[in-house]
Amino acid sequence: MDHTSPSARVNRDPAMTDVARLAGVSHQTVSRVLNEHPNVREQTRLRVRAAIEQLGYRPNRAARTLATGKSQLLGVVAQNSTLYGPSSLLAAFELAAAARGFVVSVRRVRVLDRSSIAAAVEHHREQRAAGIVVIAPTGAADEALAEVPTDVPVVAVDGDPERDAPLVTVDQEAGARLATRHLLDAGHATVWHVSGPADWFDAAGRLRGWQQTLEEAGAEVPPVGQADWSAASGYRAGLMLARMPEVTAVFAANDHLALGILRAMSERGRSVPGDVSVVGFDDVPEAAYFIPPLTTVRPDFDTVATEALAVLLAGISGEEPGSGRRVITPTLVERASVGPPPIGGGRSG
Amino acid sequence: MDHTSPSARVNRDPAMTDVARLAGVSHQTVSRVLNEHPNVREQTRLRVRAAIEQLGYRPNRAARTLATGKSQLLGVVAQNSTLYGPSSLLAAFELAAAARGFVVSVRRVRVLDRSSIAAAVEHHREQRAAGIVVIAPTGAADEALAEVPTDVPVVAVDGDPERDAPLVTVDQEAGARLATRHLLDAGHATVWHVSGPADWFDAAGRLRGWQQTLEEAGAEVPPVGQADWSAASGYRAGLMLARMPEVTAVFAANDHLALGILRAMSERGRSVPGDVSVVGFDDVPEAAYFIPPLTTVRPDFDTVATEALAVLLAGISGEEPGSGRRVITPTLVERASVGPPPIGGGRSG
DNA sequence: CATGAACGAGTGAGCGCTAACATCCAGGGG
DNA sequence: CCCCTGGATGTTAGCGCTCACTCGTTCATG
Repeated sequence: MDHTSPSARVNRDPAMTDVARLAGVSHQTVSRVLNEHPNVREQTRLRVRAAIEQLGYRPNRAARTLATGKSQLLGVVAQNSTLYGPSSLLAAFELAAAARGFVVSVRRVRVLDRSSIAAAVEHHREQRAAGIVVIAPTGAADEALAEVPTDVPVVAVDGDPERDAPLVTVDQEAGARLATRHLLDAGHATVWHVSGPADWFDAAGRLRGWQQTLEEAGAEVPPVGQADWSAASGYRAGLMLARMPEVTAVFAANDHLALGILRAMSERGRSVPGDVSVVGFDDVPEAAYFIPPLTTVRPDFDTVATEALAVLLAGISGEEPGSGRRVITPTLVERASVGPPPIGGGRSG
Repeated sequence: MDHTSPSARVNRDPAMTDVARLAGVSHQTVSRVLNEHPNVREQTRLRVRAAIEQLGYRPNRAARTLATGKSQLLGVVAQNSTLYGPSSLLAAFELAAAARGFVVSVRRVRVLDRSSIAAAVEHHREQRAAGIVVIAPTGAADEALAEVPTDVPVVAVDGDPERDAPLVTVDQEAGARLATRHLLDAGHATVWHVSGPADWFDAAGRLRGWQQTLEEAGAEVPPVGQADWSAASGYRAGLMLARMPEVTAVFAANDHLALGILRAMSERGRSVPGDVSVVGFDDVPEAAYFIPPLTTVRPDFDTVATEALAVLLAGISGEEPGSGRRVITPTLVERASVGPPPIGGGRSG
C-alpha cells in the first residue's frame, strides 16, 4: 500500500466515497441506496445511482464481509469425480445459488476420507462461508461432517439418511423399490442386483430397497454382485450374470453399471430384453440411446439442489439448525430394456 | 456491530491481536509468521504458532483481501451443462487451483450469450477475483470475452483459436486428423462426419481437421451431418447414415454422438465395425463399454486445466498479458469400433 | 572502541464498508 | 409558539489485516 502519494490512488477502483463525492452526499447514503434502505429520498437515490453508473462503481465484497462478519459465500465440498449424479447436483446448486445472489466456492477432494473432508470444510470456514454443502456419499465423509463446529450452517447431500442432521438426499430405497417392483411385475421370478460400492449410502439404500421388495414379494434374494460405479465393473459383473441361465432380470445400481451389463449380455449372446431385462438408476442423458434404451430410475437433481439451498438459507437466516431434512422421491422412466421373462424363465404365478 | 459492549466480542472468532496478546508479541509479528516472512526468530515463531493452535485461530481472508486489494480467488464462468468435457475440465481446474492455495468460485450461466457471460465476469470482478477462467466454447461467449477490461487476468478455455488472447484449448484439428487418418488407413474410401453445433469452436475445429485430412488424401468430402452434442441427435444422424450403403466409416464429433450412431446402426442391422467403422471424440469413461467398444480421441483435460491455471498465475504475478496460449494435442485410443471396410465398400488402393 | 549493516520486532495508518449514534429539519399537537 | 416526533442525512468508530516506517539489538569491520 502506498500511503505517501495520493496520486498512487488515481487508478484504483472507485470506492463508495468517490460515489458519495460525485453525488454530493455522504458515503453512508450511498451505502443506504445500495442496500435498499427505505429512508432515502427518491431524488437522492437517483443522484446516487447516476454517480454509480458514471464511475462504474462496483461494491467491494471483501470490505462488506469484513464489516458485517457475514459473507455471501456458499462453500461446497465435492469429490473429484465426473460421476453423473454429483456433477448434475453441483451444476444445479451453483445455478440456484447464483440466482439468490450467492457466490459458490467449490473445493474438490481427491478422496472422501475424514481428514480431506475436514480440511475442505475448514477451508470454507476460513473464508467465512455463510453456509456449507458437503456431498457426503460415504460413511467416512459423513463422520467427518459430524465433527464440524455448528457455528455455520452445514447441509449434507447424499449423506447418511440415519444421522440426525441437516440432510437432503434422494430416496434411494424408494427408487430401488420402483425398479425391482417393475421387474417383478413384468413376470420375473426374482431380480438380481449389481450394487455400487458398499461404503456409499446411495448403494446401500438401493440394495436395501431391492432386498426388501424381494422379501415382501416372497421372492428369492439372490447373491449380490459387488461393483464400483463404473461401466467396467458392470461389465465384469455382467459377464458372470450372463453365464447363469436363471438370471432373467437385473437391477443395476446405476446406468453406467447397466451399460457394462448390457455389453456383457450382448457379447455373450443374451438378448436384452428378450432373455434378460435390465433396469438402471440415474437416467443419464445417454440412457435412452443405450442398446437397448435403458429403463431406469430418475432422481431429480434440480430439486435436490434447490432443497439443499433452501435448507442452507433457512440456517443462515437464523432458524433452528438440525431441522432441515428433505428426501426426494425418484421416478421410474420406462424404456425398452425390460420385458417378460423368456419361456421357462419366469415365475409360476 | 456492537461498539458499546466489550462482552459482545466474547464469542467472536479470535483475531490476530488475540493471538498476539497470548504470544506476547505484536499483531504484526503474527502476520509475519503467517506469511512466512524470514525475519522472525525461531523461538518467536514457535510461540506464535502455539498461540494460534491454542486459540484455534484462522486468518480472516476478507480482511486480508481488503488490506492487500488482492484476493486468492479464481473465478470460473461455465455453462450449465453436464457435458463430459466441460465437467472434467472444471473438476481438474478446481483441484489444481486448490493445490496452489486458491479458492475457486464457479458461476454458471444458462446460455452462452454475450450478456450472460459479461454479467458472470462482472460478478467475479466484483469479488476482486485474482483471475478469471471462462469456458467459452462458442463465438458469442468469446466475443463477450473480448470486451472484458484487462485489469484482471482472464483466460479462455475452449475459446476461439484465432483470437489473439490468453487461451488454452485442445487441438481439435489435430484430434480430428488422428481420427480421420485412422479410418482412412483402415482402408475406407472416405469418412463421413457427424458434427457438433456449428457455433462451437470445438465442433468447427473437428470439422476442419476432418475435411483437411480428406482433401489431403484426395478422398471425397461427403456432406456433413449437423447435430448437437447429444446421443439423441447422434441417433437421428445415424439413422440417415445407416440407410446409405456407401457409408463405411463415420467420425463423430463426440462420444455421445457416436453412441447414438452405434445404436442407429444396430437397429438398422448394420454391424460395427463389420459394415461401418465409427470413431468418437472425448474418451468418456463409458466409451470402452459401448457396443462395440469405441475407438476415440482423448483430450487430456487435466493438462488443459493445469495449463489454464498456469496462464492465470503468470498473469497474476504480473507477466505480460496476452502471451499465454497453450494448445494441447489429443491422442487416439484404439478400441474395437474400427475395422476394414466390407468387401466392395473400401477404396481401390 | 566507534560505526553501521542487518536483523528482529513494534507502531500507526488505512483498505472500503456497515452499524450505531448524532444531527437537522419539517410539521402537528398542546 | 414551543416541543415533540420521525424521516432524511451526516459522523464516527471499527471490522482484521497488511504496508511502510521506526526503533532497538547484535555483531562484523576497521
